[in-house]
Amino acid sequence: MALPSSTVENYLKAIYQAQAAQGGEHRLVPMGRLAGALGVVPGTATTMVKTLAESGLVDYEPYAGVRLTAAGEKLAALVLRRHRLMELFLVQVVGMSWAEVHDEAERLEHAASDRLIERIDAMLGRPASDPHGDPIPDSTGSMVTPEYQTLLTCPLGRPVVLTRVTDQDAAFLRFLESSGLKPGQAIEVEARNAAADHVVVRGKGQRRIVIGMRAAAKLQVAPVA
Amino acid sequence: MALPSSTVENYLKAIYQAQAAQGGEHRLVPMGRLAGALGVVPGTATTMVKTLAESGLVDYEPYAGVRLTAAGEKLAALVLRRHRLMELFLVQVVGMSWAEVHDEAERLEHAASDRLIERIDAMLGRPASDPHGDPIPDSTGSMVTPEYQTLLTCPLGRPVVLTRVTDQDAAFLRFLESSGLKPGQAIEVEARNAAADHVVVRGKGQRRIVIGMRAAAKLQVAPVA
DNA sequence: ATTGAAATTTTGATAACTCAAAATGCGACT
DNA sequence: AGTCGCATTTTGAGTTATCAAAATTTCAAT
Repeated sequence: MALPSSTVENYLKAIYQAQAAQGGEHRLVPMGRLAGALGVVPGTATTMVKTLAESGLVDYEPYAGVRLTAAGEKLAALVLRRHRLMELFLVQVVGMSWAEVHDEAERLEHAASDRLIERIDAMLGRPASDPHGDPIPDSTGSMVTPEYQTLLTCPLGRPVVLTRVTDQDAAFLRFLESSGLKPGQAIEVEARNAAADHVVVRGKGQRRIVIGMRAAAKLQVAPVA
Repeated sequence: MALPSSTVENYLKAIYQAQAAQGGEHRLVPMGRLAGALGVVPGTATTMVKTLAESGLVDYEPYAGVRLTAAGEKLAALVLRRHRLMELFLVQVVGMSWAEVHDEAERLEHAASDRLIERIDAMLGRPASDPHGDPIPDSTGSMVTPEYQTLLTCPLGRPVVLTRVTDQDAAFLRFLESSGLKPGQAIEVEARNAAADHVVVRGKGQRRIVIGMRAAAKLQVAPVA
């Protein structure tokens, strides 16, 4: 089989992430959602998915949706690996900002050879997660995805560590950075107010920050050991 | 004007390099040569060059050949800049070998943003040349190309410095590396023998190396100050 | 059961890039 | 000048990926 075009890689990645976002590994991703994630019209997604199905990378059920096969999932995980290692590399070695590496990695992930990715992985000490806290698959495509609580579900008034941010929007990331809310930061949820739709957080040794619940749901935390 | 596709970038780069190889800045590059450099059939090159001409990036004279306009030359120089900075970065920062960075950079040069290239340029201290000694254009696309002598033309028995290698072939580069012949190396041409088609070189503090004249022509040197 | 709205698929075009092979032009050599 | 050979261009077709808009299917609500 020929190497997948970057379009194919992007479809697989989008399906992978949509499946993950839907929770169920086995649930079908509807075409509309996929098309939206990729910024194409639904008809385009349908056409493309049919050819992916012919290549054995996805299972496609007309009018129902699409799901990765084992082969597709492995390929998708390797794309994710390239993306996440590249992001971490750009932050740690090149010194780019957290907020700007996503788009850069989005393009570089299709151009980097396995050899380069391996060098980067070694150089960074086989890291387990990228700057957003997203887990990095190993070179076989397997990945452990720890289940974390969010600022909405974690216990109040207890010290926790910010571990993962599930949104790549540059403006959001810049806000978090300026608020001192980056993965690794020790924080504590002081209060939640459903009526006000807000959550009050305080980073260790930092000032108090109030964020909306929508945003709070995107910040994952782990209890301190 | 929309940003050029990587195909367009590759055509411009190939024309630039063919023009440089032909010496004359103003001489036309024949289609056959261009097609060969790009690995496409001549008809494809003709078609593509005509669209480049419509974009004002090249001057095209049917049956005669093609030449970059000022606009095309600037774009080509910026592609070369990305390529060469990327190569140097891969060698100096990522620790890849001299011989393997060319192909890698060939792909990354189309994916790297101006921002990333600027970071890399700053990080490397605004270098003047890449690992092969090829000059790196500045961000406006201008570049100084010093004229060097080659192992075929430099004085015998005088200390010189290897400054540039005008061949990217990986096997050739690996040979040079294993012989200690990398840019920066102080060397001396001990003898030339036209009948034997060979040149005898000795790197400072290294053993004697005998290479063919074809290869010797690809090694450029500068007198030591 | 029927129907209506929404999602999905199909159809017909388009753009960018490519090849194979036929047609053409150009220059060198008698 | 004529013609031969080679480089170049043209022609016709294919691939990949896309969109717009028409046709179809599904599902939920009557």
